[in-house]
Amino acid sequence: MSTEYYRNHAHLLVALDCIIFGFDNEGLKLLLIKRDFEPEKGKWSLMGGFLGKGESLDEAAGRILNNLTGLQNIYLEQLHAFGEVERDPVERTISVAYYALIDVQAHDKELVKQHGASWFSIHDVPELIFDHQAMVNAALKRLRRKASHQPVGFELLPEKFTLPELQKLYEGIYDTSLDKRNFRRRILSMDVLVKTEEKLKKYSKKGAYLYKFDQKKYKERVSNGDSLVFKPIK
Amino acid sequence: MSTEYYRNHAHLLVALDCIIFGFDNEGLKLLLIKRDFEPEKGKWSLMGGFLGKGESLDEAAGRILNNLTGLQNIYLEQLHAFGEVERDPVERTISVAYYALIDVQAHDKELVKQHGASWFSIHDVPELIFDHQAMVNAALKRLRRKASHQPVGFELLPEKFTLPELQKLYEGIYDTSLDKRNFRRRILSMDVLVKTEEKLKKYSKKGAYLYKFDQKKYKERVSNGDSLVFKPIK
DNA sequence: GCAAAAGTGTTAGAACTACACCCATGC
DNA sequence: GCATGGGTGTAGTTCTAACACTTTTGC
Repeated sequence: MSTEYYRNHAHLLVALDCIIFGFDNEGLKLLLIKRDFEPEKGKWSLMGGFLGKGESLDEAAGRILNNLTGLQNIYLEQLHAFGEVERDPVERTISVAYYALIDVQAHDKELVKQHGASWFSIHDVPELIFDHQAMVNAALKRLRRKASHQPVGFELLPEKFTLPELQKLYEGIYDTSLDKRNFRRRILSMDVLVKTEEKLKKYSKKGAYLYKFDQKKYKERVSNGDSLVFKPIK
Repeated sequence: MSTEYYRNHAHLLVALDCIIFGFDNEGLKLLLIKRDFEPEKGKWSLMGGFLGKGESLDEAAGRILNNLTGLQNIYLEQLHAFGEVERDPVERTISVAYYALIDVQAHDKELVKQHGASWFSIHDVPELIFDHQAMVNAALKRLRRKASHQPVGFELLPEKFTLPELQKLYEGIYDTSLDKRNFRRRILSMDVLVKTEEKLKKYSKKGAYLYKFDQKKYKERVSNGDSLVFKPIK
């Protein structure tokens, strides 16, 4: 009886697509692959695949990303479910999009390259298949909004980072430049970053202190209803 | 060839669930129905149903809400796709949740009642089926966040409303009380509300001016990157 | 010793909070 | 004429934005 009710409805494919933003000291990038099956074989595409029977949406997104790029243990956040009837020309498919932000350097660039994936500047994205451009636009919008409320969404940050790096990242996300002193004051006044004793000398002789995100403090702050607003400023 | 690739993947049910928040001058409410099929028949549930072949997710959500409550032309916003493997005990189903905020009075209360739907205070929600409580929690969180950036998300507002009504709504959403003068100043300083000449005398003898949302100005504001932050204040 | 990036304070203007009284109307 | 909710202003404080020089180090 109950089962019948369920059976009378359409069963369809559920896809997952991953939008991976990367940052390095040159700006915001987007990871794409050449699609290796029809239709649109050979065109640039987000990392996508289909949901399997025994996995949740979150799990499937992680698996697909790993299969296609070798990337592992990436924090993926759900963006939106895309469900226009004609979005996939082969067969009715709904796609749940996920996005992430990663440090380009901190992940094995070779591995990613071996999988046929490439980084593109966010200002220079090639034509994408299906509705993938709309997905990227939505993800960028979301990333910006998220960055204005937390230090970029701590789940999206590497474990340790310097303030100049973080500033470059913000400048990439908002496509603007920021005042160093004001940036520091504001980001530190959120009081969720912890200074370590280590310095990173990658970008300068002097070196910049590495900071960690204080997850415990952050969660306290949020459960107290604090807002942690960070508006992009000139 | 391509079609085969598609066929080798699981096809499954896609459900939609609608979280309808209502406001009147007593606070925030939630609309629920008694589920009329197994499993969990007779328990309280969100308005849910399955995606049909020829309709987009957005369309299906609207149709389902209309079928179950008689409500029409409600602006539904997508919340999140819920996809845990065991979330529906009968069969693997993913559910895309939508939410809306409506004026309880402005919609036909009788019609809704005839459909077996009831309003519950947000402080007094009965036990819900499946993962519906998690959906409600997520929707409330989202509504609060949204309200802090726009006058509640203009799509969710009725066409005309008074400032005292809007204030009551905010107080319901944030479950707090606000200073009348500060509230007015802040909401008006966003400069997206337009005063009309009409007064609403429903709640007082003097009557309060009705305002409209200025969609054009709002879009300009957003595309200029303005942030329109509204922090809840004591 | 110099080039290159990291780090640090101050001040003027804007925004925020707290707070109390008059207004218009229907009865 | 009075009860009820609608509407208005100000002052003290906090936050924001604009701005320039010193420090450290590798070469």
